[in-house]
Parts: sequence; structure tokens; C-alpha cells
Amino acid sequence: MIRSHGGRVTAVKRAVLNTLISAPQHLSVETLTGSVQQVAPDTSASTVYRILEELEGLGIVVHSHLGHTAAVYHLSGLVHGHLSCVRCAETIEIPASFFSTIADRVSGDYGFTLDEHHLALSGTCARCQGR
Amino acid sequence: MIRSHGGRVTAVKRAVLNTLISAPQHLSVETLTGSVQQVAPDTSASTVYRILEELEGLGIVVHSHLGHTAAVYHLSGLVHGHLSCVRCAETIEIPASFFSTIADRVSGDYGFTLDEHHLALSGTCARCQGR
DNA sequence: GTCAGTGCAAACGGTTTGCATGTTT
DNA sequence: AAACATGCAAACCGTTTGCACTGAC
Repeated sequence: MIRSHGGRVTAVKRAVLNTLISAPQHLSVETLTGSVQQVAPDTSASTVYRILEELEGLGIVVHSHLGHTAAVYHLSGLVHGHLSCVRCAETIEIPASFFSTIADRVSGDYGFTLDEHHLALSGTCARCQGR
Repeated sequence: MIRSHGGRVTAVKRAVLNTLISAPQHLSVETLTGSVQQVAPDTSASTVYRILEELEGLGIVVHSHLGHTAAVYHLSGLVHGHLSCVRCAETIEIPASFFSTIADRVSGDYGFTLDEHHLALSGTCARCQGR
């Protein structure tokens, strides 16, 4: 896919993709860069940003803004939503189906199509509520 | 309310509140500062940030992060949600009731309570889809 | 008179960009 | 060899903070 769009396959791109593939959850550019540096020690964050931008353009990767912190990136394979706790910053992944009702309503009432890849809501997680 | 929490009522605070009260929609700190400067010409953005922080602590004001841009602020009076268009950045306000179904589901399944004041979703508005 | 509020400028953190060098094709 | 990719450093933008001064009480 990279080659078919005029891009070149490089060691850093492989490392970024490998990290994303084996990542348990969403990664910030900072952590992503850290992982990549274990393979290619002097990879810079700016390169990771550029690679992620390319991969996002190819539809392979997706990013979300979960609150006031840095953006997180992940593979676009599985569509799903996020619940982001405003107190402990924990992120819970939920099925995209949770959004189907509201997606239908905003589509019907406003002609607005929800972005499948940016389904994020804030609130308080169960643990933080117990305190 | 400001005085009862040890704060002082100043000209800039009045101007910020007046702007928020008469604002048709949500305002960024930049636009808010611009409006305030028509009354108090050398008001600085840092002061506006500090005032908004105070008002948010009092529960009078609320802010949201709608995408990759600057945060927007508004009075907390009416609880409602946002639809933010990723192409033209238009923001559509929708009733909070749209979120009731998903709020119930995440509460039941994860014990997660949605934040009434940060109900924002991204997608594509009707106009941008027509192009 | 005291203490909170303010303006300014500098610091900050995440992200983007310019440029010279290195690598893929 | 040509074009893309990379590292570095600097620029950028929204936001926060330190400090001296002003203004509310």
C-alpha cells in the first residue's frame, strides 16, 4: 500500500507498523517513538509524526484526541469507540455499536455522519466514582 | 458567587461573563479575549484563562475540546452536546437527550458516567457531504 | 492596607516545518 | 541518479506560570 502511493518502505516505517500491530492499546507519539527507538535508536519524533500522517492518509492508522493530552494513534482495523475518564485518564474501549442509536439520530435530524474513527466520550470511570 | 468563594469582582470578569452571556455559541479564548478587549483594551489572554478557570471551578462555565483546535468555552446553564464537522469545523449543538441511550449503556456495562459537559462527537456535516 | 487580580514576557508541551544529509528505488 | 525519507533544530500555537504592579475590598 505504501509503495502504491509513491511512498518508500523504510526501516522506521516497518518499526512504526510493527509497534502499532503488537500494541495492546492506543499509543501516543511519545511512547510510539520510544518503542521504535529500541530498533532504530535515533529515530526522531518528527519522523514518526510524518509516518503516521502518511499511514493515516492510506487509511491504515487513525488518531483520536481524548481530552487535553497528546493524541493517540492505532490501527484502523477495528472500529470502536472510547470512554475517557477525566479523573484518571484511563481509556475504555467500547464497541462501535454503542454509537448506532445516536448515529442514526444525528443522521436523520441533522444529516450529520459520525466519524467512525473518532468516537470518543468523556466521563468518570467506575473506580474513580467509588472515591 | 465569585465573592462567596474569596474572589473579587473586577471589570474584566464582568466583561468575560457579559461576552459569554450574549454569545450565540461557544467561544475560544482568542475570540473571547477579542470581545473583552473592546471594553478593556489591554486585557491579556492569560487573564482570560485565569478567569475562565475560576468560573469553571464555580460551575458557571464549561469547556470542551472539539478536535485538534483550541478549546471552546460557554455557560454551563444548558446541558447539550456537540457535533463537530472535521471538514469545515462547524459545530452543531444537539440536545443532551441524544446521549441518553449511550449514557445508559456505558453506565450499565462499564459503570462509566458520561460527563454532561463534554458531550462531543466528530463527523461530517450535511453540507460537506454534498461535495 | 491587604490580598487578589492583572499585564507582560517567558516557559511549556505537543506538533509542524526547513534544511542538509542519508536511503530506497 | 532521482526522489523520497530522515534527523536535527527551530518555529509554531494554545496554554501556563513568575513576577512586579494595580485595584477591589
